Amino acid sequence: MAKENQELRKVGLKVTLPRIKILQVLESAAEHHMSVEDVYKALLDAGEDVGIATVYRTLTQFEGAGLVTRHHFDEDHSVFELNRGDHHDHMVCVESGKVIEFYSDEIETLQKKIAEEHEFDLIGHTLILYVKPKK
Amino acid sequence: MAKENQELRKVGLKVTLPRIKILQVLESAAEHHMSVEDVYKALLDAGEDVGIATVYRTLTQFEGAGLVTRHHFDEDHSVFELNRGDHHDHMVCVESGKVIEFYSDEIETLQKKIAEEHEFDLIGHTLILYVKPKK
DNA sequence: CTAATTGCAAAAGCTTTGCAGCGCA
DNA sequence: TGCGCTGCAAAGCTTTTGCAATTAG
Repeated sequence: MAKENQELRKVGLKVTLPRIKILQVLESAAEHHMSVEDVYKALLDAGEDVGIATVYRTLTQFEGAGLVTRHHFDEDHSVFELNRGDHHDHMVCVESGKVIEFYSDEIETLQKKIAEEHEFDLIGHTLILYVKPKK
Repeated sequence: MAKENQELRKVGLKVTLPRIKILQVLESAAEHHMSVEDVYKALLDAGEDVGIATVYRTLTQFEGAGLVTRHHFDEDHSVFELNRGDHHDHMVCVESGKVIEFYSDEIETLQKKIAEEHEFDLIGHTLILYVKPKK
């Protein structure tokens, strides 16, 4: 599978086994959002012998390279999500912990408008809806 | 000043000197958003002799009691803001670190609508706009 | 008086870093 | 071959916790 190699080369990172493996974990994960622990355990489960320090370093590098995005759904752990080229925000169910992705053009537009009204350019944003199932 | 005493009693917390002092710091601070360190230093500067553990415990209790709200503008430190009864979101200038509060009825409404469309009730949300000054 | 609260210091995470050895280009 | 990368273990940070002394009601 040369796909990972290309992705790494494209962002100027050396193609190494740990990096390829971490990319593969993120690409094939059932859950798009994984913590460092999640990734680390997935690697161990797959029989890979990487240190958790490498997972930390690698995910941080991937973030810097724009390969992944870091989220903070709860105040502790970061979770990482592979960038698939589409922007979206998140809805987190407070009961099940399930994460749902959504996108609202209207909200995006309003955010930009609000920033402009204050004489600012919008660089980025964090929007998380905390929800629970309707009864 | 009995105002703090009442606020504490109202939420069922014993009225103690550290709690009163911490409330006063939050009420009189120039900046609405303070980290544990900020509060701790303000207390020391005021000549108060409290342990930082107490500041952590107290702010967490205040949060549980609804007296303050905890925010995570950057991924490290929490910052706390005294609840003054109005809901608002935040805009953070990535250059100066300045925090601006804003409120958009339209965004609030859209959020609720989006949650509903997914068969959820909206419990809360986090919205932070990262901005920089227009050139 | 009794239970809650506090301060100190130790413990507990999670994350980062130093360094020697290993691996990619 | 040379520089970057990795693993390990140690160090760092922020936050939490145990406990004896103190304080509020």
